[in-house]
Amino acid sequence: MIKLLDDRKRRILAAVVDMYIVTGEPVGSKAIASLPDIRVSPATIRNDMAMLEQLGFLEQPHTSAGRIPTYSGYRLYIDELMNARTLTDEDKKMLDECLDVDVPTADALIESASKALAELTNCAAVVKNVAPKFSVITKVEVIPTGKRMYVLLMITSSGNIKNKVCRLEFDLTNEQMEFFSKYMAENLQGVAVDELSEETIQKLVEAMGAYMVTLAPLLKGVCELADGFKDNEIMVAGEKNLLARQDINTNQIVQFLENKNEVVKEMLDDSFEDLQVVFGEDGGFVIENSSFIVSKIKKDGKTAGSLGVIGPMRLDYAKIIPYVQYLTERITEMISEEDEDGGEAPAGNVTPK
Amino acid sequence: MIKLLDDRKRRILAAVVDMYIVTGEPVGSKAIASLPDIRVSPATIRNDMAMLEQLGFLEQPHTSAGRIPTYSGYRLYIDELMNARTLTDEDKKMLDECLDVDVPTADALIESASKALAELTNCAAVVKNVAPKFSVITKVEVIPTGKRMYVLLMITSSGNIKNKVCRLEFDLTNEQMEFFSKYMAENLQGVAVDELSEETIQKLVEAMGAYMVTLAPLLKGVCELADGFKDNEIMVAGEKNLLARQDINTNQIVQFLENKNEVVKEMLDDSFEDLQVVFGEDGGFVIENSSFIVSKIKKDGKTAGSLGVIGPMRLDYAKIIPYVQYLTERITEMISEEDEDGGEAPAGNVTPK
DNA sequence: ATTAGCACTCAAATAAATGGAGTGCTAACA
DNA sequence: TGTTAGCACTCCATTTATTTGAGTGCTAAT
Repeated sequence: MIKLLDDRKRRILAAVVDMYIVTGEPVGSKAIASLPDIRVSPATIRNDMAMLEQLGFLEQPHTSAGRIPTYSGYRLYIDELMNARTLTDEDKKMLDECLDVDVPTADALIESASKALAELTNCAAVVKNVAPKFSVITKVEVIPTGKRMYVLLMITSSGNIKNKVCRLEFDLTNEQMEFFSKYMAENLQGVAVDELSEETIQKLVEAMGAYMVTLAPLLKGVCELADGFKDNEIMVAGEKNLLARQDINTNQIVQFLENKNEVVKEMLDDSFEDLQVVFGEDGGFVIENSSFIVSKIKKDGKTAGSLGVIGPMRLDYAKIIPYVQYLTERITEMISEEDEDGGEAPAGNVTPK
Repeated sequence: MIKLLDDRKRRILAAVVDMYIVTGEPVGSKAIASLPDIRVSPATIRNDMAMLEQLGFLEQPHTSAGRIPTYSGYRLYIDELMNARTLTDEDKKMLDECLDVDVPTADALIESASKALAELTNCAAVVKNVAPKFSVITKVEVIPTGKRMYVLLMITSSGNIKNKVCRLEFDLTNEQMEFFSKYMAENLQGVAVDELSEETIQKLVEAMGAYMVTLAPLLKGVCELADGFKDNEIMVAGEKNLLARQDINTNQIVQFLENKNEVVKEMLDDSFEDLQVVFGEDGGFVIENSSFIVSKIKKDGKTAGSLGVIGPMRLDYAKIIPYVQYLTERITEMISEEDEDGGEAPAGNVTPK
């Protein structure tokens, strides 16, 4: 089989991308020729570059400028050409330290990872949290806090907590509250957060009998809380690193941050194995000239969350990709370790009464 | 007493500021002369403007440009010259609608106000919330959620809730949890959030006797939660409105947002009556070329929180100041109404057991 | 005290000139 | 056939001149 690109052309393309990532300036034939592992003259390189341009891997901002990589150029570079850094023991140690082992929940763990990653790469880091896929409701409680004011509380087995203040029309009697607590314990405890649909709740409401009218607003609150858990939350750290760059449009960043949930979800729905690099081409991903490295966090073989970096196109992929990869692997390990160690959340009612 | 500025000079200064706020361009004598209430020639205006410049109220970007207001110019304008808009009934109705009456807590109320204000003014809105000054602890609870995992929950009379996940060294026995609940109820229920000092907690720890070793980590958690309530939180809405403007430095905005707690606190500590306008001069307030309108929300005659707008220097003060003023007044009213209506939070233990 | 008139200033916009990095092509070479 | 030196050419970026016009300050007249 004849290779589309011979070895020299590949080396040249790699060199162009490497240099462009560092300098941000179009790269000319002379600069390439001065590299030690390229032993041909600028003229030869020019010929090859013209070819690479024809094939769509490079482009010229204008006639008398050097070349810069196209999206396909970057793609080929990432997939085949770059030599990804092998992490040294120090690298690994440093990354391990970023994962705060003392943190109590998986969500907090990946959040700490994202902050570290943002710092480390000087980019924005994005995480989609793990919780909803693997957690069940442990507890639903209603607590009075004032006249006609009640706090509704929902806790899941993954240690996540959400609450909501409800103002009711009437004060609840002790009997009513007791009923509600019991009712919730019987019907929701152990239910997977994923499975809590509108209909489930609707059925519960209907089955409440005499209490229906009084307690319906509370159930509506429960429903909202559950919804809150179902939306897997996208969190972004280090937005300022993006805002500080002037090769990325501020408005597009702001817009992205406002719609991060939808945008990121869309990108993550794409089927890909473990790690993927998405470019901010026109279309799906709205930040022009940006690049998004995402990696999947797994649990029991299923995708549980993701961790990624958003930065400019000219990112130090050779360094950052291994970083993301390693962090993801470690988190994946830590999450399953936790399971071996702790087992499931207690299923019965373990509250002190 | 001889006025420093005669009436005409005051009118001219007001006109310059008015026009500059609208156009953002230096204002020349001709433009002023064309106004209906100025009945002198450009030459006269030039003389007056030269005088206003000497007095430090105006300045010229360069010799052959019009004048723009200095900080003192703005100050005089705001304090004496501008004619603040009187709110029409429609204005008031519109603003009233911004205050979501259905919202259960005072904090949520001012938060909704801030969002509306940001939208309305196309600036960033800042609020310092009310809670800590006037709330007492209603409830501290510990809830098991997994092996050696416990959720610590604290609720205040203002309806604010905070929680924290603790991982302990050992599982608690039912007896221990019961003790802890009782102990908390006896010692912390009804305590003002403000008064919860390190020492209070320290004393509690010491008085725990046999349980001390086991439960100390939980108490540490309680302490952290209380701290969380004590810091009055600064919330900013509409940051994007600032980021979108290119007359304000992006980095300074980001820096401000990162340190908002300290910066804003410093500004609010200043003694002022009800409403204050602070300029982003070098020194305290870090965003150059910006202006901060703050107003105090009161309760029982004491300052309870604040509401404000951060925007560029050239802000429509005549409109926005009345807005802020009105919203603050309404919130102040609503907060005290709430008290008449609801009274204090129930003091005893009202949880269904 | 006010104003018309005029010379003057200076930023911003437009145009012209220069320099240089980088290319493509051609012809010579191994 | 693949590689390379040489050269003409292109085009951006930078500098330098030129023009324009808004706005001023000053003076002398009202």
